[in-house]
Amino acid sequence: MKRTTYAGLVDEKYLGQTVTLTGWVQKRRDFGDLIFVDLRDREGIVQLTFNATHPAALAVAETMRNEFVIGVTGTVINRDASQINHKIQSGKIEIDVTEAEILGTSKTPPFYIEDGVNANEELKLQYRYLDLRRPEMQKNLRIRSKIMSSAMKFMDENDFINIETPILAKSTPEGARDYLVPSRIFPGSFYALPQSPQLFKQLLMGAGFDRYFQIARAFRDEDLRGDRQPEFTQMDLETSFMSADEIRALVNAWVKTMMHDVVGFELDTTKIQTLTWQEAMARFGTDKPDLRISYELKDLSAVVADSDFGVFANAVKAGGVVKAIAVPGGAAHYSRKDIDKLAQYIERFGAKGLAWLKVTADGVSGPIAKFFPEAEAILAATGAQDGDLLLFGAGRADVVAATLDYLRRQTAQDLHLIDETNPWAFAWIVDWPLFEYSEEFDRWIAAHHPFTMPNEADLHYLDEGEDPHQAHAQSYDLVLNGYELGSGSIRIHRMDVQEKMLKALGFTPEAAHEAFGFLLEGMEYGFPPMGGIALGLDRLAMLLAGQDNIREVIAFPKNSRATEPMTEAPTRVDGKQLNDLGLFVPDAD
RNA sequence: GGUCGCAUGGUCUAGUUGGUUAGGACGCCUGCCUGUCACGCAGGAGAUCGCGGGUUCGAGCCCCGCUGUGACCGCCA
Repeated sequence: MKRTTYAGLVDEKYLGQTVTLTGWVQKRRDFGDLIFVDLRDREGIVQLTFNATHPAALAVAETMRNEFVIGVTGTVINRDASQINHKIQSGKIEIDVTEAEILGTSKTPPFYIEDGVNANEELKLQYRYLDLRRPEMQKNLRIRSKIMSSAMKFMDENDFINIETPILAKSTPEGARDYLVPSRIFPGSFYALPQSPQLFKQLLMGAGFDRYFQIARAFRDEDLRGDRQPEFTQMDLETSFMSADEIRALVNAWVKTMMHDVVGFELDTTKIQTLTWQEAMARFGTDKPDLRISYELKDLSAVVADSDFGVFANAVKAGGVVKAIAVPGGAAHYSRKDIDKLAQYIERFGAKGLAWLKVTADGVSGPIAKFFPEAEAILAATGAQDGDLLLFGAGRADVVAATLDYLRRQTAQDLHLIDETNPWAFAWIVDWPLFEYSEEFDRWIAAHHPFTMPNEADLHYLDEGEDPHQAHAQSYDLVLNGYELGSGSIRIHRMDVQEKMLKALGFTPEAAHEAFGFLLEGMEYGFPPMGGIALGLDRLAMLLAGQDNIREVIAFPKNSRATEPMTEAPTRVDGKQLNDLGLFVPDAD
């Protein structure tokens, strides 16, 4: 029995033809001497009919159950007008089956295979191969596949060379926690899985390949989120002799092609905004703003510094800020109880409470309205209109930013204020701080990574006695709809600058040599100016597939505790394996 | 590491102030049915209420601990 086409592709064009189809039983509807079976394959569903004209086939159909794998041969026939099913592509026709065969039986599945299935995540991951049968999951993984093809094609056409880099690599300090792989030959020594191919791609530029790209797997042993998995896929590229502007233009060109290829969207790259990091933080409270939301953070520190409302005045006095968003039409939508809920949520960002005002035709109302009898200054500064809800953040700048960023996104979602006419709001965030202060390590650490080129004018901040915090970097992030899609920079290609950078990070020359000696040495042999970017392919696929969790575009993802319920990885290993590796685990078998 | 949720037949869930024969829907099994596509009809099976402890005459329900799981904060160069 040889398949002639996909079940989901059979339509009116096949009328009168004999077809052979294979697939899974989606549903059987049994009327005794008439049985309907919905046959599903990767392309969709078609209805099979079995009747007493072909008793052998009918007898087989009687034994069919959900998720049995079957093969059938039959004639494509028209349905009466009254029997057309508009819900499926093949709804105008059906297959009058003459021969049927069961190719594989199935136990009753633990959950019904359909979109919108309401089984819990753990169960779906445990039976991932069943969950993946759902049309939505099939669609998601095909979108991902298309993104990859698009990248391969574009990069090839633009003379990029696809080069693989090691998965068994060297642990380097800075950055995320490494996944380690013990060496059998050198007991006590470990490979690290790469957090990114960063150093290798820089060395490839040193080797003269000029344009490298790779669809690369990267590994970071940190806690998971809806948009973070311990292993993820990057569209990684690096170029020589290109400026940051040129690299962004190149990425824009790929994004435009990719959006066309994958979702048929014609992206106008001239409309992609470029914001400095500082501007993004000031206007949106985040380094990955969702530009589909029109309202922004407004700084009221000066306006309320001398107000009678102690919370605001004291926040400013203590060196903090007071900012607000004006949620259009929010006054009617949010009850006091709703606002209390928001207030409770933002405690996790360190906010002590949530001050709010409802804007009315003749001023403002709410518990703190009495402190602002003349609200004109606030209304003017925020641009708030009658019916708006003003939500305030007061205190440390970072807390206010995190709070109002969250409130901006949440209120936009609640009130459907996300601009549908601009479905794909790409943005570049540029001019990042070169360093950030780590409270954990009590020192300055690289904001991006230790190989990021400072702005030329800022180079002196790396010198002894200067404040590294002042330095900004030639780095850039690509943001889409509030998600960081990718991060890149111009790299340091000069030994002297790299040494200064490492020194500013607190490396002694010896420590620097031990960690990155191969790179530092390479720089002494004629390294070109270089820069690149890595784009998170999983997040991109998630957004293009309209999903809100990265798991939905990864065939076999980990759950939120970094385990994989289907294989149960990670698992314990036996003592012999540990022995071979020279490892001792205290309570091992 | 922390915070907040959740855990009841295969699945999704209801379960009042602590006293129920632990209810429903879907699924499953048997039978009937020639136009269904959420097929229908009749019947049936299926639950240590996540685990352990406590309070109580009595716990699915209250308390404590644990486990699993989800979201978030920290973390993610």
